[in-house]
Amino acid sequence: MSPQQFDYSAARQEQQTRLRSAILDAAAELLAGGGLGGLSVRAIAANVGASTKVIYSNYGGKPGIVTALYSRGFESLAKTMKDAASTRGAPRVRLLAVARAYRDFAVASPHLYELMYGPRVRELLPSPDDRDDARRLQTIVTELFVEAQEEGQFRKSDPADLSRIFWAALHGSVSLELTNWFTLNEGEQRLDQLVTIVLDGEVIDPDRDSGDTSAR
Amino acid sequence: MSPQQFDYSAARQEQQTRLRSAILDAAAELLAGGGLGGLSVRAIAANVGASTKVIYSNYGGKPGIVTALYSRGFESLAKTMKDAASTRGAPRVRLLAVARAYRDFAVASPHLYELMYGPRVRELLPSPDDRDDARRLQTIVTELFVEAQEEGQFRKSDPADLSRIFWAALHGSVSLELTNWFTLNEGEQRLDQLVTIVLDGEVIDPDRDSGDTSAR
DNA sequence: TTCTATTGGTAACATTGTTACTATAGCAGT
DNA sequence: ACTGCTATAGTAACAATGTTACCAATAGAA
Repeated sequence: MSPQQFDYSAARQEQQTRLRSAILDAAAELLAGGGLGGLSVRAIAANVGASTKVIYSNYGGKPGIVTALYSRGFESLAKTMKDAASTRGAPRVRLLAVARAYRDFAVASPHLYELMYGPRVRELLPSPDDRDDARRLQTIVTELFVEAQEEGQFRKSDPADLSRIFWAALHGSVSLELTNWFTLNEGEQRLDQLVTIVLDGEVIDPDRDSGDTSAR
Repeated sequence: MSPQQFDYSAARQEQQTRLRSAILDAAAELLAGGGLGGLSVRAIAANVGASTKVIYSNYGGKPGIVTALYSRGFESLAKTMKDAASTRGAPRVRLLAVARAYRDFAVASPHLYELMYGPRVRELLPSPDDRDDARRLQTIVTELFVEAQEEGQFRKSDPADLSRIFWAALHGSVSLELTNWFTLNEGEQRLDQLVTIVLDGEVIDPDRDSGDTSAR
């Protein structure tokens, strides 16, 4: 065959995907810099040197952009958490590492974290698949609890329950930190304290009435 | 003196305060109905039957409105929490009551809660006094922990630390509930579980390194 | 080659917060 | 009691934003 027939079609598509990528990068940068308020369709278009129309052709306007950033955010967070979860060490050490990775992500990308877990953003319309991706993060933590149980810890509690309690505590500390109710120092400290408490505490049976039966 | 000389000046002022009150009520209703997105200066003005100018004369525009709602929200939440804290019963029972009151407030007024504790709202510029009011809520919980300690519980931990850990757990569960990561049922269950865990768990010394020294 | 359809650019529209301009009404001072 | 000042309400306009209608152009298909 000829040394190489230049494929205009492929080049065209390549150009397209490059444009799409540039748009999303610009959007991510604007989000990181000024939050959702700074993320305007016109600003994205200006930053990639095109008209606003390309945002609509390629992403369906602002909702599409926001949703794409949302998905991208969960991919990134999932990667970080998986890395932390696969370190060597006892399950409880790895759980703490996951918690810290989660917090580091939030602190490094507060606006993105806000978009992912903050109060409903009007422009955000994630597909069921996106939502599932987000929920799948939970399994990382759940599996660590399963491992911990296999080593004899947390015998009486459902790992899925534990991982969701773990997440709630994590999110509470992190989001108070991001909204400046906690300083960075306090946020770090509270996170460690909460993780320790959740890992060491017994969880009440959800079916039993939640009175003070375990009074000391 | 004459039976009553009608005081036009006072009547005028009365009218003013009534207008201010009506504006804030309309704003609160719009916020409750459609969140910050539905809270537009024009909509408020229309709902009180005046022009947009009155919003600026009386409150300094949208930031003023939002900040006023913020203050009002903390007043309301403080009242609710104090009521719950002053019920009869052991400290730990009252702490649970406070937690549930906090959650009830958030569930009943999700948009207001979001404005108070959610990610930084651009229009929100609380004065230091407002911010102090908000922080003072913490003392309600802290004092309950002090009482609990006087009865011999939680001996080794600083009540201020405990109350902030308590709050972080609370906020985490509630905000995941408000963003639909937890259903109402799960939110209620997680709240109780977290409160129980925090009340029963020992808190690590913040000065000590947070390794797994308390492994079981 | 001609037709179709998809994409990009321009400009316009609606909605939002905000402010300049005007008018009016109440209060103070002589 | 009259005059001047201040404060407020109403109108309309401005700037920024998301979005869409319209048009031109270009790629791929028949």
